[in-house]
Amino acid sequence: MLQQTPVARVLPTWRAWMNRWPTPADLAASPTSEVIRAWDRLGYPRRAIRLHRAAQVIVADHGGFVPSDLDALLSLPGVGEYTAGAVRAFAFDIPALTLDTNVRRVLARYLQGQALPTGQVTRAERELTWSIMPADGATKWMAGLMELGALVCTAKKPDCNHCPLVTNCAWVAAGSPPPVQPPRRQPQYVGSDRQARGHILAMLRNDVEALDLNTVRAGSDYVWADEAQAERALSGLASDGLINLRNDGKYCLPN
DNA sequence: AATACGGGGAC
DNA sequence: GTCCCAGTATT
Repeated sequence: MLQQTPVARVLPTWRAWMNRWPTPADLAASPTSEVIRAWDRLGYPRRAIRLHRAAQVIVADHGGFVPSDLDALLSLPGVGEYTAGAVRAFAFDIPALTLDTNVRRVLARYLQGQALPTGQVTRAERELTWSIMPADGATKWMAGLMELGALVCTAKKPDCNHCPLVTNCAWVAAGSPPPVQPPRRQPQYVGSDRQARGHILAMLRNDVEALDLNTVRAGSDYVWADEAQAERALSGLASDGLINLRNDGKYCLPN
């Protein structure tokens, strides 16, 4: 849930989710439709599908317990380098890298004097982080860096006056320069395929039992005036496993 | 290495 | 409007 989604926004959904499905086996046994509905508007609903499938793999291959083995974690749907490291560090107290956007930003500023990290995690970043990770309390150290980035050393308005690292921060010493390389412009959401997918899923989560291309295009919203876009959204959702094509030609939430 | 993938809140 | 968010999988 936390992948590309702020903690404050995840928390209420996460609490309800864990109350309803306390264990991987509970989630694995739930119909996909209920999983998608419970995900609600958290965003990136394919994460819900992957989490559901990961729970089923955990039940089938790991006795219903989340594995601590790195390769086992990485083989789970939706679990990549960051999530695998976070589970190992925070659930199992195993020294591991959790190079999320927060940790990367803190280290980019404190060590490199750069306002923001660029591109993907590099080998140099991994090796540097390993080299400065303390032997004792490694996982608390990673959690501390993450928390510092999330609450103090934020992307937009860092609260350097309350930062425990301010006296040795290379970025502050350099006068807090702006990003060298401005981030790539993110595409407009309004009118996008993403919005079309979101609206289709919202209909199916709520009152619409099943729908087809005509149903989508009959909507009053301009997003669906584009037939090709509506088709892309439907086929994309289907290939992601978020909707199923029924025998009557209409789409519905999977089982 | 680029791109697709949500949606809400802050400014 | 634009940017950002405890990233991942695919091309």
